[in-house]
Amino acid sequence: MARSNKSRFAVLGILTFGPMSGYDIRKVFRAGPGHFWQESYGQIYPILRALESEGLVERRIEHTQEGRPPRKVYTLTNRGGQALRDWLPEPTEPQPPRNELLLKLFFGRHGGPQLCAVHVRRSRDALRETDARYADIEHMLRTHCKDDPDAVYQLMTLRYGQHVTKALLDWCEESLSTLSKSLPKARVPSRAEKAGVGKRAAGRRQADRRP
Amino acid sequence: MARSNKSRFAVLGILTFGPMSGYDIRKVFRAGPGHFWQESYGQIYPILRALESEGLVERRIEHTQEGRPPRKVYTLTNRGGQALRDWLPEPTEPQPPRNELLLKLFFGRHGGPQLCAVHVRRSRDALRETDARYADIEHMLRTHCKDDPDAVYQLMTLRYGQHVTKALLDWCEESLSTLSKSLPKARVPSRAEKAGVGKRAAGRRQADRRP
DNA sequence: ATTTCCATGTAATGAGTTACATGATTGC
DNA sequence: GCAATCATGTAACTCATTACATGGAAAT
Repeated sequence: MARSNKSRFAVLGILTFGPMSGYDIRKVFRAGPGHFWQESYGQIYPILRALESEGLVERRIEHTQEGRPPRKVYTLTNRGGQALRDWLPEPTEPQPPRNELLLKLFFGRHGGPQLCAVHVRRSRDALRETDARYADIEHMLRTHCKDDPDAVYQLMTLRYGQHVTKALLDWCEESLSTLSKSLPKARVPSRAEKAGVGKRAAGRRQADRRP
Repeated sequence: MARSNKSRFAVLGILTFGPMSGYDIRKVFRAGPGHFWQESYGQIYPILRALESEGLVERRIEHTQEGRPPRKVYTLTNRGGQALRDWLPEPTEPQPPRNELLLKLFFGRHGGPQLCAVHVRRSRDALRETDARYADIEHMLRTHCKDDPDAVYQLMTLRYGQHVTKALLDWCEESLSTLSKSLPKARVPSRAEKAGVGKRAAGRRQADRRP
């Protein structure tokens, strides 16, 4: 069976901020909950149709300029708001985690510590940027949006990201330190490189199975 | 276009631990990188076929007992090992994040602080269990698997999880504190409840759009 | 008695992204 | 002149889970 469709509620939720077009919704996703949730056009437009046919949103057509598609502005209906409030108390189901960085580090022996360090450093750089963006958003939420009753909640989701980011920056340092200590040894044998034989594979040893 | 298939390499990587059946591979996924990567049978079996047809793994059939399916044990070939090593240096592409908890908190005003607190507490409980499991794994890695050359790398991925878990536990406490402060006020108006009118939707106020 | 484990695999279903099509306007 | 923005939408495609089918043995 399918895991219940959360995208519907994400769209519904965005519409609590006010009437919007599908195009706008996508922009709000990027600007707001972008670090923990996003939707593409391929999702948004069909979902809006479905929501309208169920009476959860209402569509109004705005004829803007000739020669280009008319804006279709969607408004949350009372039933739509109720659907959102009905969904909110539902327990969250954890999404299956997939972390490519960790996957690569898990098999890191076959690339060696230096390569792992490259990945970790890249990750660290990205985290620093994220951290900076978070700081901007925090500033905005604490100053410009002080009156907004949503701000408290949005700040909470931001704090989540900030906590995680700080923790991961610590982890990066720790890992880089670990990796630098195991630098020369513990490298998986790669005779091919040394001999400069190009494509020939190096001898592969077989570890025994874990319990 | 498709984002390159990481599952293939996940399977390839597991096979560096030794020859295994598809069934085994799934078990190893659960026991090992389970907190950041998993694969289902529906992925594993077709992938093994594909890998075999590409010469990256070799299949050997073990006739165990009559009346039940024969074990098919897969072994990494040299080319398979090479494919893995070719993939390892590739930069990781970040997966689009999806966090249902944060999505609900983001729209938390419509459920109120008490409801948000319920979600956070649930999350905290789950994190504590995770933390405990991590401690077990850490103990195992530091004692029983000391000789294993993979242990260093696996420990790194574990530390990642531990850092995140600790950070999120902190965040939970912080958030619960915030929520308890905004307990009585800041509740979105819900006249329907008070009047006991059941399904009639409460008046919904329209916040203005965020930039 | 009933569940879990072993062990394979397929079919149905769904979630979600990306690329394309269209075409005027605004900014660099 | 070139790219981005506005604004809609669809079709093709990938990724992945889940349920089903089979059926004996061992564990609780």
